[in-house]
Amino acid sequence: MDPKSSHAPTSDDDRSRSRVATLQQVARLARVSTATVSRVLNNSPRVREETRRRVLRAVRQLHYLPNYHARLLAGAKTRTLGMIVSNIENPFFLDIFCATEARAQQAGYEVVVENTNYDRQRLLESVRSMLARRVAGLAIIVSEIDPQLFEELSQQNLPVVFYDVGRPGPNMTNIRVRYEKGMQRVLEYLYALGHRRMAFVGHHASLSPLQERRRTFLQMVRRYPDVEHVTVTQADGPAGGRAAMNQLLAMGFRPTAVVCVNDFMAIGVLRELRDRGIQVPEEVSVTGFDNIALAEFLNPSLTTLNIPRRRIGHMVFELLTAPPEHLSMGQEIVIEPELVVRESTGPAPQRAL
Amino acid sequence: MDPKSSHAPTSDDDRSRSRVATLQQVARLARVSTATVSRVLNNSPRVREETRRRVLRAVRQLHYLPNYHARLLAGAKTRTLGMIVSNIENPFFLDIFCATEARAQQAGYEVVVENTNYDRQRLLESVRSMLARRVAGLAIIVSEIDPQLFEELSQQNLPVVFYDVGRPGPNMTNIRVRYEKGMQRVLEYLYALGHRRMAFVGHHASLSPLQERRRTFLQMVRRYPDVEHVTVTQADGPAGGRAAMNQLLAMGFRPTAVVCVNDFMAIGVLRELRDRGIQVPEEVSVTGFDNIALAEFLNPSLTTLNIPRRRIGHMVFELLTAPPEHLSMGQEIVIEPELVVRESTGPAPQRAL
DNA sequence: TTGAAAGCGGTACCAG
DNA sequence: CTGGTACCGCTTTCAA
Repeated sequence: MDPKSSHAPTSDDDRSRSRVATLQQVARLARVSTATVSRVLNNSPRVREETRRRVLRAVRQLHYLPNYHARLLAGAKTRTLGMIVSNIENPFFLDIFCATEARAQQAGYEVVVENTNYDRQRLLESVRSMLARRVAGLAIIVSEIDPQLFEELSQQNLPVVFYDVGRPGPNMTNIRVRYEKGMQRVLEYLYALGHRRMAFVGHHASLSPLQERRRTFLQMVRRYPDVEHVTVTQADGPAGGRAAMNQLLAMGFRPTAVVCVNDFMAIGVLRELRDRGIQVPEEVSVTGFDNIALAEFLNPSLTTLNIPRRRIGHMVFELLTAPPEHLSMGQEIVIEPELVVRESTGPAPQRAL
Repeated sequence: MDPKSSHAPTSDDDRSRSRVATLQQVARLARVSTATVSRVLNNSPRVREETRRRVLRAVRQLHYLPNYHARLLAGAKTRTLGMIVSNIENPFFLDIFCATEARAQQAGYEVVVENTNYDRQRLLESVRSMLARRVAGLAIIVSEIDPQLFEELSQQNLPVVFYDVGRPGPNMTNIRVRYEKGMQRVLEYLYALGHRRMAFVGHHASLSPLQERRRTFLQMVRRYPDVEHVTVTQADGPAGGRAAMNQLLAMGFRPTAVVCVNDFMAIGVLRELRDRGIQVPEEVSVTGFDNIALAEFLNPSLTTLNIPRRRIGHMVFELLTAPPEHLSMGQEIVIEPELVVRESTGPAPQRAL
């Protein structure tokens, strides 16, 4: 059926590494040029209806799927966003990702995530990988970051959103949560309830913004000279929280209130307390941070500070896809956590010690 | 410092769309050919040490980052795996993803996830997107799938792993969980405890493998003619579970045991029961499916069926990266869930009704 | 409306 | 050990 096709000495479409049709093959089959096929595929209006049909038929026959990489190389603009998070198993990060992804989806974008597990080295690799992919925008929602990264990133002419760890700059937005405010609220609340012996449960003490939460705790707690306190550190997650509570008790410190760096860890704290038959909140109050969806499903449900993850996710998307001139100067978006009181907190027990 | 560079009329590296250096520019700066730069970048041994240094310096000076797409187009083999899941917020899927990703990470692979939200249409789009990306392998961990997809997929000469919904074929492995077995174990266990009024809480009744769980429940439960039963369906997740329990009670059906399609929903079921002051397990027993990490952190902790997600994740990676001849025939891997008894189940209450 | 051809940024083969 | 160069698969002028 095909006319003079034998002209090149090499067998044309034979032992190619991936057994997928190419634009050329489609063009050949449809008896048009590759340009025309491209036009059809990109819904260019200037194609005769019959030609279009012919092309589409060929496409179908060959199970043709455009090569994303070739397409980009040739000049199409990326519709891929990148997001790097510290711990995707922590619902806090997951929620932000999902929110961003949902928005992206609607707008015809894709977002690829990468997980650093709080590892600086992996963060670096992830960033490079994202840049190599030539993503259209990059969100860095992590707790660990080297200053040098800022430079590398500002070099690139790419919309970047940081959460917490950044500082604004050209094309770079920073979303900052005012932990001090949040911490202050929790401590005031607990203090008012009569708590005078508090523990802070954190993770990865060496990392800065977590460090910041811890520092904030210490800072705030010092305002109340009559409050004893101690801090412990374990891995992020329920297991870590459990271990932390364990460690706390092993130290011989018996707090009346346990302030957790996030809800994810608080889950484990609650569990450990229950294991030991310690009543929450009658004997010990527990607070979290983030207000993950799970917080209200726990038993007892968790008093915590709300951080609007959905809103943040949406903002991330907007910022990453905003027209360049909107972010050229760089801005900082500030979020104030608000206290959500649930069942896990109550008045300090009467019989102290 | 550079010699005769003005030769082309167009300003060379000016208003390019992405402000990143190219191989050429590096080559120019290092005064070598692009071939040499490429060699250096790919750690080819046949490069003089001094040359290599010169190139690397240029790379650094220009903040050069290879273009992933160009690299692939030019023939490098992909180290990207694709994974499509139904609901990444459900820890079941998340765990599998994380396990696969961890293995991939070690081996120098990346894995990009996509979330369908149980939507067939989105599954199709995701698959196409993955194929367009020319991933090295594709894992489809979803509950919704059209038979037509099998064809499209088997056309491609690409390692594919299905979870549950597939059937083995050339290059296609299927991982199947024997729900019947699991369901049978739960029901036997509950029956032995004296339960005679059971409810099944599922989600998305229209989807086949979930349907299968539901069907299995019905099938199994019919073996016990003296067991009353009913099934309800809500969205996947704690909120859905809560709604389901709510619905159940609103229907006027007061089960002594609630069998949930997965742990994620069971969380909500437990919550709703607590809200209503119904004791678990004294008044109602609750079971889940999957044995997500959270299951043992709940209060009461959840009786469930274990599905080895980590192992599955690892298998997925192995299968996706195995040498082609290993999977040419296609195989099916069968997994038997095992019962994990915790606090959420107990003997049926004496005073029936 | 359609085709020819010049790249996009690399890789890899072939010479030298 | 290094350079020249033919592509990879697609988009996009520029002409016809």
